[in-house]
Amino acid sequence: MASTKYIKPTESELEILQIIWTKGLATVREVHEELGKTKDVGYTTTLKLMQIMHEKGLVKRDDSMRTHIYQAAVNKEKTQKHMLTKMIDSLFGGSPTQLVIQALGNDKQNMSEVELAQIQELLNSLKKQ
Amino acid sequence: MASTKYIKPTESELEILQIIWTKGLATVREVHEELGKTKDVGYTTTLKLMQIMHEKGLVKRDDSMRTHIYQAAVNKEKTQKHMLTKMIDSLFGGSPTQLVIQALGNDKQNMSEVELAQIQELLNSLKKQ
DNA sequence: ACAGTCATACGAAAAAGGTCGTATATTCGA
DNA sequence: TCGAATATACGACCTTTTTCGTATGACTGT
Repeated sequence: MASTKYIKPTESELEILQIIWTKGLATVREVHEELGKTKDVGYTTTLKLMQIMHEKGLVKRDDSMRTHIYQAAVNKEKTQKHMLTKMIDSLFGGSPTQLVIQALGNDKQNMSEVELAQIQELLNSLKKQ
Repeated sequence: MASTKYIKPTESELEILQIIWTKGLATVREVHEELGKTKDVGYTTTLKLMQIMHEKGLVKRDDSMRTHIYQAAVNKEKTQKHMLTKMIDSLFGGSPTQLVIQALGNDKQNMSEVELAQIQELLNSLKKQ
């Protein structure tokens, strides 16, 4: 049973993962620059965070060059699912439906036709079973 | 503008809130017993946590008797909404739709007719706008 | 009445997360 | 070639969160 224990990313790590997931490959500087758009921390802070993420196995890196190149080592969808499950358990009494209802109700203004159709489609496929 | 600043409950506080929301009223011992079903901490730990939550204003209490009686001071739905929004931002690129899709896709097995209908209804009301 | 049980209060410390300063090495450009 | 810029490594520190030991007072049953 070589089960790799699931590692829960922290808040900050999640922010960084987001960026890396989008970029695919990224250097510390790139991540830090992107991060800088929303928060304001020193470069070495970002560096340290990414080093820790590497130790934890959240990211992989190519350190064959001076400037290391990072990429995600954890799957985006899997991570989303994990966090979602945890939240459903801890906040919605284990009912995904309740969460969905809250999330939908949350966003009356912004949800587009396309998105609604997307959800409808998924809903249909669930009903058929 | 007597705006009460929103206080973000910590993980542990959320577990406790969840219990209190369910029970309505609860003593430390009751909460601790309930908590004991899933985790294993000392009684005074639970007590301290609840005292801190009281200081923060997350819970109210009646301390007119030796055994204090606690109840939630924050609204369940509001808290859910807050946490959800945060998660959508930090993990789903700001798209509630993506979260909903993940959440729905998560649970093919357990979702009942009733729940599906519930979601459908909500979806309809969103479409009409 | 009094030993045992059960309650809160409180302080301290461990654990976790985040921040940054400084050291050191490499690269780049004038 | 040499100083500025840029990269990583690493240690220290601060804050927040979580944990628990101990003190103290009240209640309970015999």
